[in-house]
Amino acid sequence: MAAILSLISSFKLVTNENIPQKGAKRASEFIKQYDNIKHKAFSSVRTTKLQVKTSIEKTSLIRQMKVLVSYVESGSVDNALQLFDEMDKRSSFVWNLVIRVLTNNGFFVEALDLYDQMCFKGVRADKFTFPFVIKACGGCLDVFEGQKVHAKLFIVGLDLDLHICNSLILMYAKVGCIEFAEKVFDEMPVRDLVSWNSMIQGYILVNDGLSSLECVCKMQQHNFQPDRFTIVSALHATSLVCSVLKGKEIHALVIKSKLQCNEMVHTSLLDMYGKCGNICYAERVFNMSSCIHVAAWNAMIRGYALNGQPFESFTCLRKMQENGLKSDYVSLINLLPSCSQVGSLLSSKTVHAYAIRMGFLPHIVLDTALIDMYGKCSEPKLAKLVFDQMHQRNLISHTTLISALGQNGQYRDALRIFFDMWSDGFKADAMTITAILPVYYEIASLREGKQIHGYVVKLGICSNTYVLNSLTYMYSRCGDLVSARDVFDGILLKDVISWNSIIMAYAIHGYGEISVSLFSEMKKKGVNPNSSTFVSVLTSCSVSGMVEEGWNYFTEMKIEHGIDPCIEHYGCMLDLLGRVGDLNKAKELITKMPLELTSRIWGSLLAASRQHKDVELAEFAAKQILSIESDNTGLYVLLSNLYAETGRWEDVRRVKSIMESQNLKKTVGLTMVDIKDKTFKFKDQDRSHEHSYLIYNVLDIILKDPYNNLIKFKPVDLLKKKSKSADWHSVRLAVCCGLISTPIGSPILVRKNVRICEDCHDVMKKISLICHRKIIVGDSKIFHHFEHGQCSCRGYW
DNA sequence: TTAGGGTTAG
Repeated sequence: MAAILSLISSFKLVTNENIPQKGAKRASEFIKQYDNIKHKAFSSVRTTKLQVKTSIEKTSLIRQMKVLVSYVESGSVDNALQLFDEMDKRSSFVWNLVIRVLTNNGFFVEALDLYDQMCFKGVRADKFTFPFVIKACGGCLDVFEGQKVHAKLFIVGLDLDLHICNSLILMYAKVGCIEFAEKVFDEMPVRDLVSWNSMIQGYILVNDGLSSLECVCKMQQHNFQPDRFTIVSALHATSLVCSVLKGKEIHALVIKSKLQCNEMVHTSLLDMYGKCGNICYAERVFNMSSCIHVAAWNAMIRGYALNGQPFESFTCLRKMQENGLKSDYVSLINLLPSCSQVGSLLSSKTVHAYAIRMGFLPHIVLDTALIDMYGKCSEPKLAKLVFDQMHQRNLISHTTLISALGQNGQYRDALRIFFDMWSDGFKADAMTITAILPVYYEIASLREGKQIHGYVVKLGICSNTYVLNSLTYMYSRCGDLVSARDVFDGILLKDVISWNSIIMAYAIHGYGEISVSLFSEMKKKGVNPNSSTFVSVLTSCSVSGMVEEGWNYFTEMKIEHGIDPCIEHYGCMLDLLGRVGDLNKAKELITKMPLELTSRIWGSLLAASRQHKDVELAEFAAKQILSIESDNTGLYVLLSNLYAETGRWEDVRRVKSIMESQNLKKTVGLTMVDIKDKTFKFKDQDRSHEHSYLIYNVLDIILKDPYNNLIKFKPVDLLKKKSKSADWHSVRLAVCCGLISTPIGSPILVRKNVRICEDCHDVMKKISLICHRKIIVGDSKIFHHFEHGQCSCRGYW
C-alpha cells in the first residue's frame, strides 16, 4: 500500500505547469517516463485488487470444500448436491466428492450421470474418480458401462492401479462376470489384502463357495493374514458349500485370530452353523458369548426356522425381548418362515399385525416375506393384498407372488402378475421362470410352454440347472417326452432334481422300465436319491405294474438311504397293489401304516376297488374319505361310475341325488389340442369349431367302422338313454380335429383336465389302429400313448 | 478423497 501511495504522490508532481519551457525534448521523455510510471502504478493497483479478491475467493473455496467433505462423510446427498450447484469452480477433487457421496448412498445412476457431465466439461477423471464410478457400474449391474470405464483406464494408464483394480474385481463379480474379475486379479502387478478379500467376496457373489474357500487358502500361502472381512466371507462361503467340517476349520481360524468377540464374525458363525444344519453348534457359540446383540438373536431365529424348529424360533424371539432387546424388522423376516411351518394362520397374522404396530411396514423385504408366508399358509388372497399395498416392488416381490398364486391353484392370476411384471419393466430371472413354469403346465398348452422356452434362451439363462429342471418337467407334463429328454440330456450339472424330473417324466408317460433304469444310472453317477426320487421311482413301478421291484425300492429307501416313507410313498405302493388287484395286501398296508391316514390313501384304495369292481371295499373307502372331507366330488363320480358299471342303477341315482343336494358339480371336461399357432378347446358335444361338421363326420365314420368290436358295451351308456353324448366326448372331438388338420402319419397330442373314460380309451386305441397315427392323450393323472391299437398304460389308469 | 463387511424376501 505504501508503494502505491508513493507512486500516486509522484504522479501529482508531474503536471504541465512544471514542464520546463526550453527543454521540450526532455519534457517529452519526462512525460514518457511518467506514462510508464502511471501505467505501472495502475497495473499494480489492479494486480493487488485481484490478489485480494483471489485470496477472499480462496478462503471461501476452502470453506466450501470443508463443508462439502462434511456432507459427503455424513452422507447428506441433498446438501452436497446443493453446494455443488452453488460452486463456481469445480476441481476434479470436488467432482470426485460428489460422485462418491452419490455412489456410497446408492444413487448409482445419478453418479454415472455426474461422471458423464464431468467428462463432457473436460474435467479429467483421476485415480480417485474411477473406484467410485466402477462401484456405481456394479451397483447398476451395468456390465456394458463397466466395460466402457475399464477400456478408458487403458487409455489414461490407470488399468493397473491397485485401488481401481480392487473395484473392478467386485464390479465384475457383481454383474456375474467372474472370469473378468479373475483376469483383473491375475494381471495385477501388486495385490493387497483388499484385493484378496475382493476376490473371495467376488466368488460368493456368484455363489461359488468352493472357489472362495480356495482363494482363502491361496491368500494365506501368499503370506496375507485373514482379517475380519476375510473371515466373514469365508463363513459365508462355507454356508454355500454347506460343509460343517470346513466351517469348523474357519471357526478355529476365528479363535486363532482372536476375532470371536467381533459382532460381525460372531453373527456370521451363528449363521454358518444354522445354514449348515448344525443348530446345536450355533447354540453353543451363542451361549458362550457374553454380549449378545440383536443380529445374533436374529441369526438364531433364522437358524431354528431353517432347521425345522419353528417353535424354538418363536421362543428365541420371546427370550430376546425378555433380555431387554427390541426386535427389529430383520427379526420378523427371519421369524416368518417359522409361521408358515407351524401352519397357524393366527400366529402369522399376529406377526403381521406386530410389524404394522411397530411401524416396520412398508418394507420391501418384510412385505415380500409376508407374501411368501401367506402363500405357504394357503392364503393367496392375503398374499395378493400385501402385494397390492406395497409402496415399492421389485423382481423378487413379483416372483414371490407368482409362486404364492401358482402353489395355490390361482393360475390365471399368477399369469396376470407375470405379464404385469414384464410390462412394468422387470426382466424375469431363473427364479421367476421356475415359479411360472408349473403354471404353464397346469393350464397352458405345449405351444405356450415352448414360447417360455424361447424366452429362457433370450434371457440367457438356458444353462441354469433349476430352469432346465423345470423345463424338463414342463415338457413332460405338456406331453412332449422327447423334448423333456432333450432338455434333460443338455443339463451340464445335473442335480437330484434333474434326475427326479426325468424319472417322473417317464413314469407319468407309462414307461416305468425306462424310469427305473434312469434311477440306476443316477446312482451310478454318484447322485444320492432323496424322498422325492422314491416317489418318482415308486410311481414308475405302479404305472408299469412292477410289484416286486416296487417292494424292493420301498425297502431300499429306508435301509440304504435312511429315508422314512411318507404318505406319498404309501400312496404309490397302494396304487401298485391296486393295479395288480392285490386288494387284501392293500388293506393290510393301510392298517400297518404308521402315519395319519389321508383322503389320498383312501382314494387309492377306492380307485383300486373300482378297477376291480369290488363295490363293498369301494363303499368302505368312500366312507373313510367322507369322514375326512365331505365335499370330495371325485369320490362321488368314481362311486357313481362303479355302480353304473355293475348295474346298480338305484345306487347311481342315490349318489347323483346326494351330489345335487350338496350342490357338488362334476368338473366340466375340457380337451385342448394345438394346431399350428392356435390352441383349440373342446367341451363334450362342442360345435364351436369352424369345421365341426367335418369333425363330427370323421368321428361317425370311425365309430361305424368294422373295427367297432374293439369298443366294449358300457352300461353307463344305457343310463344316458341312448344319447350320443358319450360318442361326442371332448377328447374324441379334439383328436378328430387333429386328424383333419395335421399331416397324415404325424402324431396327435391332446390334453384333458379330467380322467379319460374307458369308452374313449377304447376309441383312441381304435383311431391309432385304423388311422396309423400315434395318439397321445394326457389326462389329469397320466399320459396315454396309443399306437397300433394298444395303450402304454396297458389298460390300467 | 480412494476398495471390502454380519443377521434380511422368491
